[in-house]
Amino acid sequence: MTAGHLPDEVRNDSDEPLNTVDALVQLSFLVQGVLTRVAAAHDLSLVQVRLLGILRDRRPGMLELARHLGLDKSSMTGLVTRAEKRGLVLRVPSPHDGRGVLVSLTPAGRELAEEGGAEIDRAIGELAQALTAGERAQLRALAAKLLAAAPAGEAGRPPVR
Amino acid sequence: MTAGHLPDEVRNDSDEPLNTVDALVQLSFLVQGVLTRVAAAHDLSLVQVRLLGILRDRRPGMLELARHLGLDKSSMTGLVTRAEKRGLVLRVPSPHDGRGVLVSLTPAGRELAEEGGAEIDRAIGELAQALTAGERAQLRALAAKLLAAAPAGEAGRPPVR
DNA sequence: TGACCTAGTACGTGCCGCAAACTAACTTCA
DNA sequence: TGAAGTTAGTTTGCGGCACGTACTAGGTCA
Repeated sequence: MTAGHLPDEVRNDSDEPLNTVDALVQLSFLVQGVLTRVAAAHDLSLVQVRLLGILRDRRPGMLELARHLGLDKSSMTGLVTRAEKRGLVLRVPSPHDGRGVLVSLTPAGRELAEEGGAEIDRAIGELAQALTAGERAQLRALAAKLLAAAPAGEAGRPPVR
Repeated sequence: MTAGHLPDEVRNDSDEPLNTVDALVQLSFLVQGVLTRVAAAHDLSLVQVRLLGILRDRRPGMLELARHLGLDKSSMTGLVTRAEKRGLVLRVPSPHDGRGVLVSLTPAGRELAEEGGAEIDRAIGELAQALTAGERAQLRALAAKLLAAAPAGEAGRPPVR
């Protein structure tokens, strides 16, 4: 049942109505698709965009970063290393902890982060234009409720694999 | 602006209200997270789950499959090959086209597909339990509207990269 | 000091995704 | 019929992402 609950395509040309599960799943693919496209337009992966996004307001250590992204710390090394090679990010030794490293944006990284962030706002916002103001308010309320219900341990982190 | 619009965490302990963009983005991460966890519980990747899902009702060729998944055809080869090695999927020569290959589920693959599908229904459905029946109806309507608005060429496919 | 813990890196593995080059089979059309 | 072009799929090479294990170096605490 639930014919398309695995979104073989995020299309709208099917005439059968969505059930709730399909609605959530397909919507998530739609949004992720937009995000991925925006990232790709700047030659970034989605993870990298998220990395930059975090670094806009913070200057965390590797481990903290890994926690935020839901990654293993060993995965962080590679992620940061690649970003560093591209000149987006800098590793600076922690002043308080000889082992520690703080990751911070380079000017180029910051620029990309701002730009990317704005473009995501634009792209998703454009999508949201399909809704009336009232509907958008509904959507916010529903999302808030769902997010609040997410059992943190169960689904509290972004996808990892 | 939009402090957490790149969801460094899909959490709910922030007290600031969501804007619409955040709502969509964070919701998408939440759902993808659930999907990914379910997949991982069966030692599958999300793509593999989607593959199995498609094959439940179809027996497509490689290219058609690639189109459904939004992948390059060369990516399909690897995906199907891995699935085949795990005994989930079978390549059968197309009766109508000497070049063609039809991909179909093995019994084991079908079982996994049914199981996974059911578990996704369960997991996402459980999430949706946070909403009242009326809210779920709202959600379906909103999702349908958003999906219908997706310009097919713009965001019409699942994430690729 | 020694025993432990913590932050980060290195290494090997595997999946995913792309692009370019290739083979084999089908189609078209003169 | 046969040459030209198209289509289905594989192969190869590359890079990003994610993991687990093992390791180093720096802290902590008794």
